[in-house]
Amino acid sequence: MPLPATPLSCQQCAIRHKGLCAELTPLELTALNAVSRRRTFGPGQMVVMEGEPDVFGNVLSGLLVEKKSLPDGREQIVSLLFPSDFHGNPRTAKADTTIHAIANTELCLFERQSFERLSTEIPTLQRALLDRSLASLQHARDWMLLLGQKSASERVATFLLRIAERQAELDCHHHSNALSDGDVIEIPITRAQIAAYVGLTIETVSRRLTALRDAQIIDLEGSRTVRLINIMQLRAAAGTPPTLN
Amino acid sequence: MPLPATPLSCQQCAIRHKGLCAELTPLELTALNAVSRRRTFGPGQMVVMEGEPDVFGNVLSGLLVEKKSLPDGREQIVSLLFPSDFHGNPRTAKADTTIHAIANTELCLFERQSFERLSTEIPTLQRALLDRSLASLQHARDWMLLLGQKSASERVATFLLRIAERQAELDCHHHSNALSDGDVIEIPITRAQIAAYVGLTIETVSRRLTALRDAQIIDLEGSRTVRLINIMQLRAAAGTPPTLN
DNA sequence: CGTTTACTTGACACGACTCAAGGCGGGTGG
DNA sequence: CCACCCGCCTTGAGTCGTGTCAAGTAAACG
Repeated sequence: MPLPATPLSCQQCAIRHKGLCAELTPLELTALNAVSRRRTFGPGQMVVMEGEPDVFGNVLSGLLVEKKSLPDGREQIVSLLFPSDFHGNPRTAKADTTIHAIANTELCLFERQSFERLSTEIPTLQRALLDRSLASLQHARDWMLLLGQKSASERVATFLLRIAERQAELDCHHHSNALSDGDVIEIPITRAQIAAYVGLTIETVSRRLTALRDAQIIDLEGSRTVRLINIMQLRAAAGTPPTLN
Repeated sequence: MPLPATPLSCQQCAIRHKGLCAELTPLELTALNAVSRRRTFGPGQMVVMEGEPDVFGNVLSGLLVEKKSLPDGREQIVSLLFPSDFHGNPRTAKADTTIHAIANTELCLFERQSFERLSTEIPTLQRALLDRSLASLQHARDWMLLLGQKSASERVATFLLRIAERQAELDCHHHSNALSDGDVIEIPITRAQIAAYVGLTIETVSRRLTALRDAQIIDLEGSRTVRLINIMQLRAAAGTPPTLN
């Protein structure tokens, strides 16, 4: 009688210990793995479109942006999806956001019917899903505070801190995930995307970044590379709260 | 051997067929009811405060506003909680929003430990919770689009439509819940709260409302009462998407 | 009644947007 | 290898929408 073994593809999975799957037993993982498939997307490629049939799963590597649009073309980015993030809605047929790949991105997607069945059989899975959607909700609300109340400088500073924190999380091989002065971060998106994320124009984002540089709070080493010179001041410039802990 | 009967207090519950509980069997409902308590709050009273121990449950009657704040006092309302809405986070100890009662409000609150246990035993409950949090997430993202991209007029128009739709839902005794020209809606909150919800100032909200009146799109019959004269134009003024269906 | 709170309206200021030009960098083809 | 091109980004000048400040009105309350 064989011991339940973790599926090979899961053992080798980059997000084995961070994704939804981290919380499952080998047996459960085997069942889930059986209804998953991997797909890769290149930069700029669309993963799902608002109003079209939804697709859901984990991000294994790369980066996705999730956005909502107005009929006249204005767009708001509502989320950046990093490795180990879950995307899409298993409980609804139509996507309510459009998702694009920014970099080469590998996804672990689930088959809807089977996933639905498994999630009723595996309480842990359902609970993990709930935890993730509540975390997304918290992020969305933090961002509502930003979009509704913060000034341009505060938005840009908050954005930088958020990226820095996400990247510190990802690079936690040597699990000291706290930010410290001098850290260098790589901005994974264009100015236009930053603008669509923080609700400003490209030009304003650019100007606020140079203002932060002039104030000796950050350093711009190439347009995508930022050195955090004074994190305390950066937090102050951000208006503090979002993920202050 | 007695048939499992719906608890009396649930039978009489105003949101019996709309809340979380609507999806449960009488047996499950009995178990859930056993770990619930009712509490009422008067206008202006605080229900929970950001950072303090969270409390969660259903709104039975009245109205709550849920908001996030910046250290300097700026506030963003992230949600209005109508009867049958679920509030709070069963999966986390500390609240991440502050909740106030706007009107006399009755809540059906659950005891954390017991609820957690029940939700692992009753998949339906867990699933209902997931559905609700995903719906909240959708709303939050619609609102991010509003806060990040829409003009003042669009925000105010969108707000009116949202209130109208919520109220049509509530008054669906004669389940024709579609909006129609001439409908009168009651704005349940002050101008200051509208402003904090749509990310504007009181004055701008006031001005955009009178502009909508001058454009013959709405009529203001007292500051809290609005007659929708031309819903098509109101939708156009709102930039359409949020709950366009 | 008088007082308070909520709302509206006006005049003005300022922050972010718009429009436009110019620089930087990476890729392609001559 | 250099010249060119094309996105991406920065910077500037001017406009416009929304915020700010300040009255003034209307409605709610004791």
